[in-house]
Amino acid sequence: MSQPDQTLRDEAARLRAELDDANYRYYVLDEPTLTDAQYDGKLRRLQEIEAAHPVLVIPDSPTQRVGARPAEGFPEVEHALPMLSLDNAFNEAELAAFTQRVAERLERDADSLEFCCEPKFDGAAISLVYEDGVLVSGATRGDGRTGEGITTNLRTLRSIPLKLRGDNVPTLLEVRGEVIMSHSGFEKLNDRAREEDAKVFANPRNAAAGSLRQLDPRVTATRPLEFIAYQVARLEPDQDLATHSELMARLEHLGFRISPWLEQVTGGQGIIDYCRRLGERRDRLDYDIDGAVLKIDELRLQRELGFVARAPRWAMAFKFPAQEQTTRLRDVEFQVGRTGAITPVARLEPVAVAGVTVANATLHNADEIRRLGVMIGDCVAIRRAGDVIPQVVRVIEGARPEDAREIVFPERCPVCDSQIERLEGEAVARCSGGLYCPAQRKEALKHFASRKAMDIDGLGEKLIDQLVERDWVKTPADLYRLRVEDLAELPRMAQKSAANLAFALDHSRRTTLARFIYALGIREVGEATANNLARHFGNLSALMEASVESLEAISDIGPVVARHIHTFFRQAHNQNTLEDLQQVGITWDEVEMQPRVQPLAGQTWVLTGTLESMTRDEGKARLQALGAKVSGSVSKKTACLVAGEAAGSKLTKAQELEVPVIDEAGFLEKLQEWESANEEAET
DNA sequence: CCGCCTCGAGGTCA
DNA sequence: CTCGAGGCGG
Repeated sequence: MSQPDQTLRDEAARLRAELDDANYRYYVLDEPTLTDAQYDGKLRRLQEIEAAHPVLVIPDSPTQRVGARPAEGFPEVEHALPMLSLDNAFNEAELAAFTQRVAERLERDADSLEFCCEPKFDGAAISLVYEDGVLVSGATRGDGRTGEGITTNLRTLRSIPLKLRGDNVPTLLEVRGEVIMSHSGFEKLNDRAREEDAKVFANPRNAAAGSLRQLDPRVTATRPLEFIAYQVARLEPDQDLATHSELMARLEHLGFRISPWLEQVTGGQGIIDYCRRLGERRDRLDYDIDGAVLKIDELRLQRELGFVARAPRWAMAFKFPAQEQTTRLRDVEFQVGRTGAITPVARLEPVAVAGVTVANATLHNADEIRRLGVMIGDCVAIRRAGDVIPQVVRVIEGARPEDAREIVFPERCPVCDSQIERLEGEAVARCSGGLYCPAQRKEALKHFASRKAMDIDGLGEKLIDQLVERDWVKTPADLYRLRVEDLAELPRMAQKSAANLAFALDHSRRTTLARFIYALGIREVGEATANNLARHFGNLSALMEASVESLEAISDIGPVVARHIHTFFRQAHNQNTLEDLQQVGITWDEVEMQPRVQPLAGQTWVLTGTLESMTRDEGKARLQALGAKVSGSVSKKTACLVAGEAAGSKLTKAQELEVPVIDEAGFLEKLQEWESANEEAET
């Protein structure tokens, strides 16, 4: 193949610059400079050159926005810094409380604090990483810690720069923001879908999120997606920027689109005014927003405030009041859960609320029905609470039809006809049928098979329904006694599916004690408690024989949970099932379950000063893993004070109270010693 | 709770 | 082509 001459190289470079610039002006500044035809012409010319001379193709070329090959799946991507959620404020009082809290913590006047305010777009949160100015990775939020790598899909968004603009680009930049679809883009997309008789999307948010999960980036490329940057997670070098607003301005220069209506305001009233103004223009916007985000503008103050659990203390999300719709209550059904809990579910005339069709809503319990004073046939107000769960808010006065019927809370289980019991002081009523009740049995089996329990692949709800209805399966142990020939008789189950299920069952036999305990579905014993129990007892028989007192002695297990566990193992039918399960070959490694060494159990430690080798939080976590409590202040009960560099009053106080003090070197030495003892125990 | 995507498999029809 | 399961995200 011939080498491209210099003129051609220059032309390719020029075309790339022009196309990048046109993208930026169109998608970021909203000031188109080229017509579509001009843009396409230049793009095609660049494609020709690159096709003829593949050496000229570079990853950040505008022609590379559409990755050719569909992916096989999305890789896991760990976020260098977790993507946190924000605390929510639902009214102005809660906003005021936020300002107050922040002001007090900073020991500042609330009226003088500067905030940076922006709309909260309703889309899908993502994170982008640029190294030496080039986009190298893009991922979804996921659980905040790890997300899905969707880089090739994100490359197709023309508002995401493939390389940063300008000179002086940072060596490392991680940008967070929202991928959204405008109302107009959404309408156009659905019009197109209707013409082609394809599926139409329910709302812009789902269309955006769905588009990102396409395996074929060429499909994503046809979707009108936009990216709006709202946060800098990492920036190196940090360029001496003092405020969040300055960071946003910097992002804009680097080629990102930032939130329109980004404003700096002062004081609590400034925030409230901003939220009001945004609320007023909300309906006229071409984008779905569900509130505003308020951030302390000064980065120094953000650092001072730090984080609490899963959210920064320096930011708050203001949520607009949830949209309400009215519809008719057709009927109420009573569902039976895994523990027998009876839940009344409202069957509603389907109604569109905030972009989705709602046909069901939980009424929680009898008290809630009484509180609402609702009857079947009533017109009711529905809203989607806390983002998602549909809720019956109230009955619409004066709209009750003649034939409205009272909602009668049943006295007998609608599934198995056992007595329904409601304990003194409890809101929930329960079917007393236990595992005699097919509904409870189904739920228990579903739980047993679920991913975090025995992880039986392919054993879903419908299949369990059939197995229970035919009485083929009464206890989890029966699952392992099913015969492939019988399974193959079931509808939608032929040889292949039956064999797959048999394989999955077989595969699930080897598990861990923690999973097994969790799978049993003991009330109030979730994943975390099951883990605790497994670690503490190391084997099943010790757990089965444990007294209530010895259970209560375990951290995080209180009297109620201890009693549930104890009762579970005293019941004859549970004992039989456990025996059966072991008989059908459920096994786990005993060795793995050695109890952890907790040399610091019962001790309270305090950290002060700056540690060189780790953050304060990390030190705290490591101490806690060894059983210590970590507190913020020194008292005579303090077991030991770790004094880092520039320790202050805590050190003085410890000396006064004659509390033992160690320095960082001593601390590290001790940590190593204790932690290595644990590693030995665990392997 | 709801919507979306993907996959494997079953069923139907030519 | 349709269904069930599984996974993700808000």
